[in-house]
Amino acid sequence: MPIQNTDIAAVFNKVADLLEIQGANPFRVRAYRNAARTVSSLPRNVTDMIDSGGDLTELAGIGKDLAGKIKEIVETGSLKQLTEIERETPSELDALMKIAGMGPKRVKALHQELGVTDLEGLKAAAEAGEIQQLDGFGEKTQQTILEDLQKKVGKDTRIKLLEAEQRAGPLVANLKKTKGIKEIIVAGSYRRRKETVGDLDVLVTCKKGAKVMERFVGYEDVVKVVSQGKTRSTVVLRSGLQVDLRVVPQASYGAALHYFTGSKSHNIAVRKIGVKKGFKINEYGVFKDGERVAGKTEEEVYGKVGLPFIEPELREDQGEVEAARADALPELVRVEDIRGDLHVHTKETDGHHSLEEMAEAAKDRGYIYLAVTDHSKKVSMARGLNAKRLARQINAIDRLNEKLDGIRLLKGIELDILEDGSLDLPDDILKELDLRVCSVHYNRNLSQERQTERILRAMDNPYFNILAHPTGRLINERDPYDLELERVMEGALERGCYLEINAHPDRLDLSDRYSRMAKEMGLKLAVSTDAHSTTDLDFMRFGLDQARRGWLEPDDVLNTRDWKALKNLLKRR
DNA sequence: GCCGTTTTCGGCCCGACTGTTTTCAGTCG
Repeated sequence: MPIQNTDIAAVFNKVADLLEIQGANPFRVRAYRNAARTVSSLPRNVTDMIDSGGDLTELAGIGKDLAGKIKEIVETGSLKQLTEIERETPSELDALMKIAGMGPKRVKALHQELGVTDLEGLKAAAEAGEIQQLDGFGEKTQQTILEDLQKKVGKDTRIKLLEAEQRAGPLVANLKKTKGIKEIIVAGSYRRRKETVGDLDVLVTCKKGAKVMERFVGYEDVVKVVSQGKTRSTVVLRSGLQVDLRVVPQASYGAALHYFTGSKSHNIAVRKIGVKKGFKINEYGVFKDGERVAGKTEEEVYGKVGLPFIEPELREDQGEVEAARADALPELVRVEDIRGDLHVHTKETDGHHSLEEMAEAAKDRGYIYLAVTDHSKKVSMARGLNAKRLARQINAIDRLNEKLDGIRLLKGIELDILEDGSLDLPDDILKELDLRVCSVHYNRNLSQERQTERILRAMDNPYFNILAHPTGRLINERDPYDLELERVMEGALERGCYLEINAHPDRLDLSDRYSRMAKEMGLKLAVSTDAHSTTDLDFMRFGLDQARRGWLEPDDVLNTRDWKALKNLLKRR
């Protein structure tokens, strides 16, 4: 398999960690970290970019030197510089940096004073009580190290957005009971709607912070108070989720919200512009010559540095600041723009509700159409439909549509793409349908070439409309299958097919960056829930979160249109 | 190591909390 972007990022992050432990110039260290971030968030494989003669120095934070190093990694699979660094600083020391309270200075001390080279050595030294003897270390630090080592074993630290909502809800409701609270909001990657959340950043405005803090650390789910102060406290919940609470005065609300929403690199980009204009921006406001000149709202903060408001979903330092300066920010699609759902199941296969129940639920959500796309026969686990049963469902939908008012059921199917790229129902029944979504369920581990060809071949079928959950990944559970998505997208564009953003919070497939890649290629996407019950229809907003993170506007999303316009778009070229 | 409508050299975001200290370094976000 060719070198992947994450491989390159891993090498750069390792170089950064080890250089930092060696005490190298911190800005040089940051350059490697920035480069790792840039590379890992690229939608295209760097290997392909090099093959097609692309200039890597055009990427943010990649200069001549790092471009050369990327090339070296792609061509040789490794980096000489890293090997040299590892001669002086053991390779596994970077793992120590992930332990709570451990930074480069302490790792260096542990290595030099105690000869610790890896996590096992760290554990042994802690258990032997050697760590607390060192200058700058104490009993408490040694204890923290042991506890964290215990916890870290095989733990996935980022949780899915839906779980984050479920944990945040009751916590926020509880804090709200405190007297004197004005604003309370969960900021951080939660507010930016990232597909997974590492911790919760709760922001509160309040005259007296002490009462809120008291309630916060006393919350029934708290198992550990990591730190507690007047303006900031950190706790760990029973679930292992870390929560930070920050209290600021009302006049600083906008500045604090901006600050704690991040991302870090977005904030840095905005602050840099501020510095050029003579402002200092921190969580308390925008300051000029020590005087606060803005900070009550986020709009004010952006306004001071000459920028329009930037939606939280865009704040990743992926071009949004430049777009804001050029007054070229996208008008992001909103959940209210959605006119219908294009991928749902009924109890005819593995769903839980009838055609009528699904139709009514869709109508309740303000939709004007709902595509019924039950499984096809290959998916036997779900009692997939054969041609005969599908014909019966088509009849049932026709009859029901005569009765329904204000909502139209579209006749559809979720076809299985077989290993050879054929679809698992014959064309003469497919032609009776309004639309067909197609997906891979089996033979997930083909080579990239074969998997890509398989899907392109399926798209050659004139009844192929939308590729559902295009990469097949399940967040934190199952990796995507090996696929050259850019070719698939090009193939879809050529043939008049589309891809889906599957809104199910376990999938979110396409992801944000692939959605953005589609947008940049001019490929429209469907945002669909894959609902198996009436309540699943509410997953739509998670799909919209990712669509917005991918810079999508209403026109970029198929199902923002009425049925007539949608039908037109579905016509194959 | 990157980068440039003040700069190709000299900058590079900034404050809170903890633990180990006796005024602060290190870590974190």
